[in-house]
Amino acid sequence: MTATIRDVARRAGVSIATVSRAMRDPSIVSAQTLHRVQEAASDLDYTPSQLGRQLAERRHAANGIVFPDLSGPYYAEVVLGYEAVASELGRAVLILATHGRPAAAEMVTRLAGRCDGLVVLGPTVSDTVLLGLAARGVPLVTAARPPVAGVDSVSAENAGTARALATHLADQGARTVLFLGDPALSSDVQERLAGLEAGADAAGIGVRVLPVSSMDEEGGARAAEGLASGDLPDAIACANDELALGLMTALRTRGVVVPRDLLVTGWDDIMAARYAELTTVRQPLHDLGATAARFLDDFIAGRRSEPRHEVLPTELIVRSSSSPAKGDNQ
Amino acid sequence: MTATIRDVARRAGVSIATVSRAMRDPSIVSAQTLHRVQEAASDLDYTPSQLGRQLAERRHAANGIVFPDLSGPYYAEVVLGYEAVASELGRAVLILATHGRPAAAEMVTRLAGRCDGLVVLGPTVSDTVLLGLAARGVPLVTAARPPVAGVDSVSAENAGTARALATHLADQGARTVLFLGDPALSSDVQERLAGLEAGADAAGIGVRVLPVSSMDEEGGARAAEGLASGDLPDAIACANDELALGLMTALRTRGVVVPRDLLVTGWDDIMAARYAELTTVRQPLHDLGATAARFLDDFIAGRRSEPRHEVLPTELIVRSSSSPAKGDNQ
DNA sequence: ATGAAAGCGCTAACAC
DNA sequence: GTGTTAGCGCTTTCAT
Repeated sequence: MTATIRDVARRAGVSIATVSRAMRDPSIVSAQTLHRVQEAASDLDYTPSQLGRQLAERRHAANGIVFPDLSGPYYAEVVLGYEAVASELGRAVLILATHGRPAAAEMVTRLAGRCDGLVVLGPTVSDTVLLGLAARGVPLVTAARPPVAGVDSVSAENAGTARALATHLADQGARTVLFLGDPALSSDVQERLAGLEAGADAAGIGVRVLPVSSMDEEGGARAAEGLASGDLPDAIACANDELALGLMTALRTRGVVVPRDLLVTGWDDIMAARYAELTTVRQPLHDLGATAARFLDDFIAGRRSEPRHEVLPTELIVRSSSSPAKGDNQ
Repeated sequence: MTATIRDVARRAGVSIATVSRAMRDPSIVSAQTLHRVQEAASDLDYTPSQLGRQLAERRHAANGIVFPDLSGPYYAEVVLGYEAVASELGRAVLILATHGRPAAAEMVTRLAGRCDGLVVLGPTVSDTVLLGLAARGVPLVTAARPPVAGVDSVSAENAGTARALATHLADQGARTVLFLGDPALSSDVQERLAGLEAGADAAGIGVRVLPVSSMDEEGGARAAEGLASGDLPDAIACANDELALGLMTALRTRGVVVPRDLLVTGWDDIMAARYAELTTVRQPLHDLGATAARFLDDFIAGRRSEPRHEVLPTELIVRSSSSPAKGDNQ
């Protein structure tokens, strides 16, 4: 069907070794033969089989990335940052979305067999699975999830900025803050809550927690229904933007006016947050992926000593959903 | 380093052929040997090398998908739909973002060497490259780009809904419509413009075209600067949502009130469009990717006869940016 | 039911 | 500078 190295060798009247050499380093064969090989190769429309090459070199020249989902801008942006660096390093990128499927562990293990290393994002598979892979010698980097012993990790700062957020809310006059989100769902949420509580403590205000079923607009909307109209907190700090947006929309339907009656904040700074005038926290998503890709490459190339754990800075973005003074008051 | 089929065979006291059989179809070896092989395999923590397997079977069990970018929800959602189906079919997914790089053609060719088939989205590589791949026997499906001779394609309906959009704008009282976007940039944009013109013609209103430098918020903002305050059209139909959002924001800064002074529409129905109350057109992005994945699989499995060209329906979503009657009038 | 052996398409010693 | 020859780890006839 498709031409192999042997076909080219025959046609050029040389050995397969010479073809191999000519293809991978033109400077180590004579100009004469180089020409003949190139001619033969282009005549036959020859492309070296990556499979043959990979098996012989015993490497895949490919890296994998595992994430829960790609809906919502969050992981998409991280994956993009990852792809940019990985492809620059000459490695193909394999993706795997787990979608919370129970078979995730097996899928990740299969994926690991197809690449030289793996980046694992967020709540996808258990630490046990990762430790198993690491034990088998699979180069690993985690991102946006709690560090695993001995495995490089990259994440975005949570507690500090959450603390600043609490301070900001207190400055705006809030005395009671409700945190919307389930700390059990992810370590990111946990850290955000912890930071918020620390900041609230310092400002002498209280924090209550309201868990949600899902971290999307629907989860926010459902939470809104559950709130007693007579007893609203001064502010609601949501675990992410989608919750906040769903919440605000549902509250508006009930006649609650943000920020006059109630302050609302999110987390992530997705595009829609700008148009909804939502106060939130911006994360360097692209960088998260890019840094993970570099860590992984360092590991694969054997350029690292101790496991690294990098925490990228985040930034509080104040908009009118939490800042009546400067905001609109529609 | 890691155990091979030979290690397992030795340990189980059988031949490598038997190990291979036991691994891929337990029912064709005796219960006795099956047990011994499984024991040995788990003792050695053996996982069959996908590379060895792939080379022997001469297939990759992987498909590729090529797209311009993943920022913005558009391609991310398509890729996700693709991944869902592909991974269900037991195939790994390789991604490649071209970012308008000149080396795109070569990158795609390399990618083609690593998988059993390819889906190519949008403005990434020229038709020439695709024809070359098709000639080499690479199974191909295009999506969100004009069909190439002999290659399956999937896309979203443009002209019909664009026509409906023109009718809607005319119904709202618009007499002059400006189309914001560069038809030269993609066939999608071209078709949207053509449909809009057809609809405008039928309604007896005029359409002008204003090309943009880029199809994002910045492009929209720049376009806003270029508009003469005194001579605004009645409506601006943008080639996508990001343009429309950037345009509206910039116009608001100049004191132009949407929709009172001017109607604005987008295309795509991204999340931010809802919060900006933007009239737009919704596309079945997830389906686009899923359908492409199925077409590709059919092709690879040899289940197709003639090339197929599927066009998925789209839907006009009217919000207050183009509908003063029912909308807000902030 | 199992084993021996010939590939799959390439790279990399090792000769010459 | 080039050819010969082993592999890389698996699947798959073909015997037995």
